[in-house]
Amino acid sequence: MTTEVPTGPRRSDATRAAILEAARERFAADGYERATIRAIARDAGIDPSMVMRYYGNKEGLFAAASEFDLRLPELGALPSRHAGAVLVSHFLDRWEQDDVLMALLRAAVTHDAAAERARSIFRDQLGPVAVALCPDPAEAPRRAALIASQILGMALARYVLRLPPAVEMTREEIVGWLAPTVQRYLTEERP
Amino acid sequence: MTTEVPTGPRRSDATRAAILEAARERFAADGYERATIRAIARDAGIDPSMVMRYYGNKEGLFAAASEFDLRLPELGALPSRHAGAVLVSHFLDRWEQDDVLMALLRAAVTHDAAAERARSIFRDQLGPVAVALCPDPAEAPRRAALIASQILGMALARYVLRLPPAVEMTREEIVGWLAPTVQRYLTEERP
DNA sequence: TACATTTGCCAACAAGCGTTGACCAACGTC
DNA sequence: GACGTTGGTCAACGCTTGTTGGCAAATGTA
Repeated sequence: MTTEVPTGPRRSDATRAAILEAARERFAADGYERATIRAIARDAGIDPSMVMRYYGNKEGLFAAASEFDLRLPELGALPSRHAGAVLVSHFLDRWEQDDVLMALLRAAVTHDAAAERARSIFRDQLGPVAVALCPDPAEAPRRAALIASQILGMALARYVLRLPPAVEMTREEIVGWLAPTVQRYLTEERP
Repeated sequence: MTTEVPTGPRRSDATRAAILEAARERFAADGYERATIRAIARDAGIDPSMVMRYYGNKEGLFAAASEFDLRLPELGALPSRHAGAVLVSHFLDRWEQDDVLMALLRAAVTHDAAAERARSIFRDQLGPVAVALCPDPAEAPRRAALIASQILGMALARYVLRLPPAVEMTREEIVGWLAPTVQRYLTEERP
């Protein structure tokens, strides 16, 4: 719970933003430990000590850089039989247009705070979608975890491990294969 | 290609094995960069310099510690409609009984050599299974990658990120949900 | 103009890292 | 029993890391 003091725009806002952007790129490319404060500062064109002044320490910098909104679409509007395809397609978009998911995944594998952040994102943002669409709300967390497993797995294979066949597939092919899976995890009765 | 000089058992074999075991545990628990040679040596009860003597450097130690055989069962024997369930069940076994898959995953996310090792394991060991069972052999690599995405994703969710619903599911529930997915990726005609 | 705050750089710290080479003890072989 | 080989420890190296505190310039305020 951060106490929100209504502070106006500061002269240093551009620097703060540059640091955050560099941090997101480095965390995404290198993971938590190999993304050094010195390298981030170099990318941002400032001194490493500025990072400490504005974000306290490396942990605080990561916390600030890894805030994330999945921007999941409202699925109530369209027929629920298309939910799987919409979800898969949307996740591919988010993965390719924003570094934060990659930073989160790369860091979460070796860094506890990042893993906790990932857990809370899936719980708080994907969870409600499952509650709204799956047959038994009590089962929603399980459904959400199954969906997360397939989507995270494809992201891992395609963007991190770069398994050649996963890289070579088109977006449409991926949606074609994964959408029925996600659809089933979301809406089908228990197996 | 290692030239296989037929060398007999050495007095140091126990030490070498202790180093490898400690290395596997540390790489599995901490990933590549946080698993330090000093910590591995401490776990093995020897001096860090021994690690260097026996494995050259950290890279060589990881290469030795991450050799892995998926031990995929012969699937030709049983009806191919059960292949999905057998595969999922077998992967869960391998994941829970051997540290190496965890070490490989944790390291591959931030370390190129580990990612290459992971790619080659899936290509050389899972690939042939797909060739044998999927309708069009030319499509086998893609099928194998899809299967890898679902299985890696569940491993990531359950064993690495520890999403609570994924941790709480029983083995049987996971097989029940994932087997149809893997089965479809393996044998179903193109969507 | 005088002063306080903010923004930034610089130099250094202590700790930890992978890695090296000298050295000693135990062993196997003649 | 002498001796080369092997298994092991110890102390140190050069380097990088996160982090700190001091100082200078720019900016805002009276």
